[in-house]
Amino acid sequence: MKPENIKVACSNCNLRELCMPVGLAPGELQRLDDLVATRRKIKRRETLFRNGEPFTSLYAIRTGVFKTRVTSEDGRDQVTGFQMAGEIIGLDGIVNDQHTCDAVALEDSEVCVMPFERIEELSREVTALQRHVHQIMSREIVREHGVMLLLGSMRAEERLAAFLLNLVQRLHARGFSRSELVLRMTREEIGSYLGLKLETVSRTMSKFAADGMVEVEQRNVRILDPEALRRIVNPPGC
Amino acid sequence: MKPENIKVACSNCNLRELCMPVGLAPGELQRLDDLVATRRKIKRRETLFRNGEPFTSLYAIRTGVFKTRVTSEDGRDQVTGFQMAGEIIGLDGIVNDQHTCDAVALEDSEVCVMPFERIEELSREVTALQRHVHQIMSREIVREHGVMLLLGSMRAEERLAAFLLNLVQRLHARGFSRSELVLRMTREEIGSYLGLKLETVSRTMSKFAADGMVEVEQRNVRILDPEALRRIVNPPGC
DNA sequence: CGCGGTGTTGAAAATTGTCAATAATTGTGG
DNA sequence: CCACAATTATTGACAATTTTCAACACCGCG
Repeated sequence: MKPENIKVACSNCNLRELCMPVGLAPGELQRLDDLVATRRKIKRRETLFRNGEPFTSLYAIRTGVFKTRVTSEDGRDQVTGFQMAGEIIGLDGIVNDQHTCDAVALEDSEVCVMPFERIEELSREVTALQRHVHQIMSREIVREHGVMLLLGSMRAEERLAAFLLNLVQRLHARGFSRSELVLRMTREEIGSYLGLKLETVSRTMSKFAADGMVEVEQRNVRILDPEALRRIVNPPGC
Repeated sequence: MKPENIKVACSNCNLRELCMPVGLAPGELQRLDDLVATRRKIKRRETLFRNGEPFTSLYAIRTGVFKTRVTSEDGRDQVTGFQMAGEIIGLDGIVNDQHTCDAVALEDSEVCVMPFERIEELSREVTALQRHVHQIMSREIVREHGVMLLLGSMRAEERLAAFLLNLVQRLHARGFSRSELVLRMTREEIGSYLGLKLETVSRTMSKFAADGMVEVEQRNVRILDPEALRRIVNPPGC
């Protein structure tokens, strides 16, 4: 699998607002193009990087969806997130110069490879980029706080409702429907992310369907009553 | 409570290895002193910052212990971490220029206030500092992955065992005993962090004591059999 | 010395997990 | 293109874990 060597340009990427939403002077914008060394295509089920591999680059997702997962010493694993177009993965590798999780493509995907050395170099000169890198990392920390809240204090229904709402919101921000979504991950992967067994995910999904809140047909989900889902996440008495 | 205006120096701080372990040229080391604008003392139960407050600075803990917690819209809260000397808090505020969690002192504490603008400025010039800031943020992301694994896939005993081992390990790195520790947090706070009710924490602690793995006397804990605790975290069959 | 916050323990209830059977879907190779 | 195997999803019955509710003990502090 040799990575393909296609030169690309951030300056006219249509994901710019998602991936590098910095207010840049025209000259600076062109310098950003230097960040992306290559693009790389990852087939479904293949990994972009794996736990233990040396860290060299951050990756901006151009197309497709990934999951990231950590594995404990005794082999249990935990999905730590699902990432889609415009999102940045690989931040875990910075601290020890090697990755501490796996990034697996859930469908055929393509990423921009941004060598971290180059990012650091350029962000010393382009203040807006420096700020942006800090924001991306901080955003990830805040996102994970939210996951900890979900895992630590929510019940199965609340977790799944929050998950569906989050997913459809992010898809909508990318131009997809506000109410229909196609799950790119299995029930087991959803369960791993939410700290539930796949059977619990399946049952809870069925319950939502029985209550008329969603329509579920395998991986196709239609949100019929988003308000009801929101009420589940944030119970009424408050 | 006006913050006290004491000028301080990183260059001769005995926490340097914990808080700013960068290999710096002598000249650069002195410039680091400019990072710390002031120190600030926080009394037990008081907050260093709160959700919603404008973000201005990162804080390096000099003495004491903090907890950070997030609160959901409906008022549930989740402890996201316990931080001690040498650790950096406030990273959550970078992304939206305001804090998204509370930092509460669990005992009388003191922090170094490092205005983030100054950090960004200086890390444009001092490469080692830039790298270090990135590492601190990445380390926090990796730590949170571990918490997600704990919350998502471990049972009560495993969570508490992992918690105790982590705590005593960090204390030992700071020169305290390898086996004795004083919990600065309540059972409820431990429970919130571990996604358990306080009764479950108490019961599990009692069980560990009954099994001879620890000696518990209120907040004083002595680890009698660290290997047994490790076996609980990482079950044998692997 | 008593009070409020904290911690422990028991019994019952609720939630989620486990195991198992079956169905539906997808991928693969003939 | 079809058929078969493998994966994924659903559902039921039961078990395990954790929570809830309640009572009581302990501790530190005014």
